[in-house]
Amino acid sequence: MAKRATAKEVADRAGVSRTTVSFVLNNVAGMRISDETRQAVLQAALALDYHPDATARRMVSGRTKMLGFVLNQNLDQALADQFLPQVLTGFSQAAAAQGYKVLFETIPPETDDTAYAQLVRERHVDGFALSGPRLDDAARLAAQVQNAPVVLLGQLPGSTRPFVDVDNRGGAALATQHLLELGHRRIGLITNAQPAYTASADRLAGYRKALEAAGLPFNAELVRYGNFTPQSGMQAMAELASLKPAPTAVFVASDTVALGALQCLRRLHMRVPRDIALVGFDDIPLVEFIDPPLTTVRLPAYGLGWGAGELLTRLIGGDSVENPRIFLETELIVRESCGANAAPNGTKDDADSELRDVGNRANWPAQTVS
Amino acid sequence: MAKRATAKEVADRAGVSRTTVSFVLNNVAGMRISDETRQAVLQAALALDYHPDATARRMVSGRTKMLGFVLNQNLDQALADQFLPQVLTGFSQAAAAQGYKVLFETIPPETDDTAYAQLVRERHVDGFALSGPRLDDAARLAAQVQNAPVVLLGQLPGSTRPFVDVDNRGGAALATQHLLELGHRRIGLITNAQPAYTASADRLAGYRKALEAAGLPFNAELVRYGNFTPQSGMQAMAELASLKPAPTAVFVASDTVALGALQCLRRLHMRVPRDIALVGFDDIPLVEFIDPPLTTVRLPAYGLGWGAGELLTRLIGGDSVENPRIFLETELIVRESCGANAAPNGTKDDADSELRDVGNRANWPAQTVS
DNA sequence: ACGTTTTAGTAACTCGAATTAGCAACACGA
DNA sequence: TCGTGTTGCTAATTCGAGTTACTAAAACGT
Repeated sequence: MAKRATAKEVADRAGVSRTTVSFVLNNVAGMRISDETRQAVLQAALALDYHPDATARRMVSGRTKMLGFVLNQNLDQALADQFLPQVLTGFSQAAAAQGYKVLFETIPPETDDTAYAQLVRERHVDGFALSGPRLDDAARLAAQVQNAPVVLLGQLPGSTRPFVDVDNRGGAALATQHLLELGHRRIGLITNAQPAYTASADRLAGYRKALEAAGLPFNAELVRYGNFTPQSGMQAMAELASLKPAPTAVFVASDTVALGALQCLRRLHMRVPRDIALVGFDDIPLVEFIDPPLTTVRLPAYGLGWGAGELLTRLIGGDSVENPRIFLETELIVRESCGANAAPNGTKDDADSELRDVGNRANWPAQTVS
Repeated sequence: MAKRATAKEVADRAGVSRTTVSFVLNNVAGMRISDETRQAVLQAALALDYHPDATARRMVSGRTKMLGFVLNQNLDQALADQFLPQVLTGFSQAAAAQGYKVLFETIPPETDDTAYAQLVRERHVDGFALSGPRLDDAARLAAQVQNAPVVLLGQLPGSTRPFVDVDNRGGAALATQHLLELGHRRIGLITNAQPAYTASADRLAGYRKALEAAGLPFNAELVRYGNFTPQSGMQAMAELASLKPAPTAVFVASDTVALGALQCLRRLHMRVPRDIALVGFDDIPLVEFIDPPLTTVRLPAYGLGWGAGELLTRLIGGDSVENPRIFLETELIVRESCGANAAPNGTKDDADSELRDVGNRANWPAQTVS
């Protein structure tokens, strides 16, 4: 176990003071160092494989250069999990671009304790992102971390905290509009969750907006509420399919829920898209490989993480961020469940590259909305 | 921005020295503190909302109390991503149990630089886990972080580093044996990847072992190699299906590849499991909701992370770990694609609870193999 | 009443680097 | 030859807590 070299040892070897070592290695401006001394220091540092101790730097600088990523294991855990790799990668890379590292923290379920407050109170991080904030988090944040920079991943009603979120309304409108363009006039909606969830309410609003833009009336009979699970999708689809007349298309505002809807239709021997067209939301991995490949709205998971990281570093830096509420745009991915593409024709060469594209940085920078 | 309280301020308020504050709050044994003084200190700490600065502690203790989790974006990225939430959660909770926090780091693809060496050289962490190690990582690790505790997630040929891995051989035997028990005698194999990958070679070995245990000959004609993608599964399955006679069952050693195999069979109008039975490997999320629900081998993703975290803390603590090579056992999840269960009967009430169970800690502690 | 032990606490040093203030040595102008 | 700069470097302080070494006061024994 070779001992780590300290600045003092570098100084001794180079025959100068510790101060000089610091000046040379940090290229401190305004300090006069002869070229001879400079080289001596650099060589000594190289010879000793010197790397400054991050802890000591934190100590003297007063900043940890760390961002927290707090994973809240909440109700829509399944959804959150699907995108964690991309979100976290985006966050991490935004952090790295600003010289920050990422501290990952999970909050065990059933623990309403002060776990994430500790991150700030003990100065493990300079600020953090809270993924999947719950309603009671608004109060907890206010009580426990008044002053620390916090960015929410997803909106939190009743909170004035900065956040980064998906443009759920726009995405839902996109999906609905696509079905309208394919000629459907009786379009059902199965939401991802109860309307108490902001994301759910927004997707419903997008659906209504698209209908109204097409001059169609909103019909509450065609709307059912999912609750994040395939089971809820099965149930909801069974109800919609039994309507007279049944809708010719359904927008299911969650791919996970849509899997249940598909299963229901299979059991009813209704073919997708021939008997009923389907569009999902989220573009979770692998729905492109199910039967039929699901047309869906891709959400910019990487961009979410990246945006949160970027925003957080700016808040920490003290930049006055005029409006720290960011909505990221979505993208319609047309496959086969909507009926827009011909039936399976055997060539799927691009499927793999499509998979790899998920989560690239293309959707950033984002639209900033008030 | 309320200033943080320091130990000095607590001392002043309590009318004692800083040393005393330290003794009281850390319950240092052998130190005589009167009950009166003790109470004064505790109350002052409470009143000032004092929490010791983690950086200062790191400074004096010489340990960071941090574990690194390094995500290597390598070839089987898609697979790694599927399980990242569970693995990371397991790792994080094992770390937390020992008083460690987790530093998450991604290595950007196409960067063969010294990124993760920095974690150790600058003392950001006390040790780290390397997820998805590549072949050339053996050399890089040796050169750059000789002395730091490192645990690999997955095996690395030619490395003597401690690792935690799935019992691929056992899992594959489990799957194959299940098909044998269902009466199949001509069983094909599509691997997850080229045999150069340890996991792939091990799964092949498990398949052979099960065949031999049943007294059946190994037939190379029935074996095809996938390469992580659904496309490779389509191709491989097309080849197997064209054999005369075709196998009556196929073990596809990767769910992702199995999705391609399923697609192929659909196009050939062969029904699963009636015409060909299928068993996958990995139990990635949502394969239970496809048609037909995939019978597969669940790998203990949470346990992988937990095991790595646990092992790492022991290595850091200096415990002599007799054999730091851990294999975790897998579990056969029987659904419908293997033909063991009756055709869909409409009741799937347990699907949701099954989803939540994924990644619990039940598979830990694990079997330790030489 | 004096030495010894115990009690209750504190001063001072440590970790490793950044930074401020300052100090020799030399150059230059008058 | 004496100020006044300028160059090139260093001593000393700081960050916040843990820890060792030591001390003043009280208690105790003889």
